[in-house]
Amino acid sequence: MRLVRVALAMPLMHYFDYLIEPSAALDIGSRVVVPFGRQKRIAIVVEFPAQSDVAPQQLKRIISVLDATSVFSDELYALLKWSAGYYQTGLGEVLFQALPVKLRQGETAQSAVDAVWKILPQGKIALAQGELTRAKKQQQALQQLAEAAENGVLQREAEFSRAIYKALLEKKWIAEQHLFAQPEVWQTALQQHNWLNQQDKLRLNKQQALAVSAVCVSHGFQCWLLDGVTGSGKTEVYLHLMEHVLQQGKQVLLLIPEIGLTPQIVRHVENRFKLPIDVLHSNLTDSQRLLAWQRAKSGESAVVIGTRSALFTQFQDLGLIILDEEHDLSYKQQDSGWRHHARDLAVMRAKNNHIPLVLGSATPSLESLANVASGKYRHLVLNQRAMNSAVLNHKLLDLKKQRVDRGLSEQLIALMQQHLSKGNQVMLFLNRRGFAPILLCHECGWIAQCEQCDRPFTYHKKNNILSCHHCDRKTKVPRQCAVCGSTHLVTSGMGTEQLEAVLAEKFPDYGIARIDRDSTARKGALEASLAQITTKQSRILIGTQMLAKGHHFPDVTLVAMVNIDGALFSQDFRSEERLAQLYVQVAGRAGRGSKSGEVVLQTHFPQHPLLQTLLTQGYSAFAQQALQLRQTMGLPPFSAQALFRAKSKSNESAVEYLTALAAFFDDFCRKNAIQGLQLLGPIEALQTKKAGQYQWHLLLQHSSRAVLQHCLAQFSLRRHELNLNRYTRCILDVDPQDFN
DNA sequence: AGCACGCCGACT
DNA sequence: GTCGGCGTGCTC
Repeated sequence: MRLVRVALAMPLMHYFDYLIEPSAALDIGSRVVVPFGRQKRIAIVVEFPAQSDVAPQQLKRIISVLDATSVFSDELYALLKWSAGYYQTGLGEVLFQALPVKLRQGETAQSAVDAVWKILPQGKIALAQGELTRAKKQQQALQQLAEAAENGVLQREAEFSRAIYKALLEKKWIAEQHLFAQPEVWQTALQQHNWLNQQDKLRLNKQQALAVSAVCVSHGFQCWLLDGVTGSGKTEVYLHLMEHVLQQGKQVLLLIPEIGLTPQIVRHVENRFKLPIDVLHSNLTDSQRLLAWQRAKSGESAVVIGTRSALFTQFQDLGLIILDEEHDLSYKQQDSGWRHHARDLAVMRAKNNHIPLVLGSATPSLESLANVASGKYRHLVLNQRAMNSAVLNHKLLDLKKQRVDRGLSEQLIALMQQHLSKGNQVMLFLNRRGFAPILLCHECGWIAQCEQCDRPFTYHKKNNILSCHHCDRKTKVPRQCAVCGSTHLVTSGMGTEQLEAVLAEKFPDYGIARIDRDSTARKGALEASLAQITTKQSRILIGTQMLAKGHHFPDVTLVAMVNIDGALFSQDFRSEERLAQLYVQVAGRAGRGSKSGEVVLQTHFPQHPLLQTLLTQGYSAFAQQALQLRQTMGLPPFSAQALFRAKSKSNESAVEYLTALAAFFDDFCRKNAIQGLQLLGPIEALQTKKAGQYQWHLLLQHSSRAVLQHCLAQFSLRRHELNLNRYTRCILDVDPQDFN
């Protein structure tokens, strides 16, 4: 008997050992079915150990082997294994998350085009002995299969119904045999020249051409930051690069933040290349996903377009990875145990494959800009707007110095009037759903709060409910104050729902469209709103960040951010960066056509230095200044962080847990003479209480990523020695992107 | 993560 | 008297 070590889909840094007969064909990365407790589970082989720590009599035997060879390419397996170490996650969780759901459930990895039937020896015997006299059809089918076997023919037309074969299958006289498709080779189409839509191709300007040739000329791995302002033609650069790579018969992976919000780029690719393109969007069925996975792996797809998880697609011959909107937060997995960053993993994957990676953005993350400065990435700048768009004016409206009616300054109202009367559209951004973020008692100041989160409820007027935006709990609106019994309850603050009402009152002659999570919850509602905007039935558009992505509305000439103060003074050190990115994106919505546009920001703090730099000198100047600030503060990207997020029903146990962790790191550094590891906390999370659990954080920071990694790895090895309390759930977030 | 075992409240 | 709530502990 041979030992097999397997990983299971569990948040455990632990493997399990099983036995198998030595003759069985399987490899590291093969899926197997194992008995686990009293259940049957799918596991992935990670090792063939010489011996086991588990007593021999406790070892169970593997039930069956699903794959004779690994379901992962060597290159992908190496990436995932490295990633499990980097993010301190169990390998099982990582491997399973990187597989399509159907494969996690045990489906065949190869694409079976057809199932054919094959007669078994027992079947032949049964036939010879003349059984089945009472089942004519079954006998005929069996006879036919026997003849086919004799003639060495694999497949015979299935003339009989499935039920007939099923009956024979149940008697164990026949077996199902899968026929595997020979992959269609798209590369043959390259000779015919019509694979490329030449009419669609745009002429590149000098900068674009330079960018394309720089990438095409380079060899092996290189990470490029394509830093292009809105409208500078990043997409055309992508398409030219893809053409170059496809021409060589190699595949391309294009990652985008969210397909639903940016369907244009998919259309562009599909229009340009008459080659097999697979788009992995969120409403594919599991079977469709598996099919796409198989097609990419066998080399049948020329291009794969998808979101974060598409990074784990396998290829026959991958030649290029493009990751669009590289600054976008959605590339970081935030909710599962394996909190990976697709951008960072894409860098590793490109490196392992010796291919170029292009990161594109109009507002690159400070991390990527720092990598450019250090020479790790190479910079490609596109700062000419390819479209003849007019100049953009910006204004800061100081809320302190003027009359403000429910969040809207007189100046803003006047500006809106101006733009609307010229027949244009106006767009307002407010990052708060609902009618009002607070409902309070006018007599005593009591605030209606969610007991689960200790956060004020948001009042939704339309449904007349209170909703907690942290845990999604909903309750009825109270008639009375819970403390003094007064019925005089009032709202405070402003959400998009109220903004819509206020504007309807002030501008009764113009249609209003609101786009946020509430207004687009109904299926098709988003499309309907977008249609109203395009046909100009709606002239005033209100939305949260959702509205900022993708969509191009040529008649929008005024864009306003209704309140940016929250972002200027946030606990999160990345909030200014995010505000700047949102500002640029939002500004890109104004005046994209021939009309000149205007962007206004309402704030109580117009003097804020980063804000000033952003508005007067643009995003790159802002980024340089913000980077300097990060450097003096020792914050990322000038240090590496790891965040322990502890959750518990009581504050005490969470604090105790994190204190023990802090003590471990303290002790570990002292004993090993490691200097400069900063331990911040335990501190309460920004969202102290969520869904009835108290949340506390312990932040680790070190100027060297390698040192921090070393500390974390040692911690994982010795975690079990620490006797941590069981009342606390704690997850580790390496390179945290938010502190909620 | 699942799943079972186990110990306390509201029901035929 | 049971059904079922979720706390705790284990799975090679």
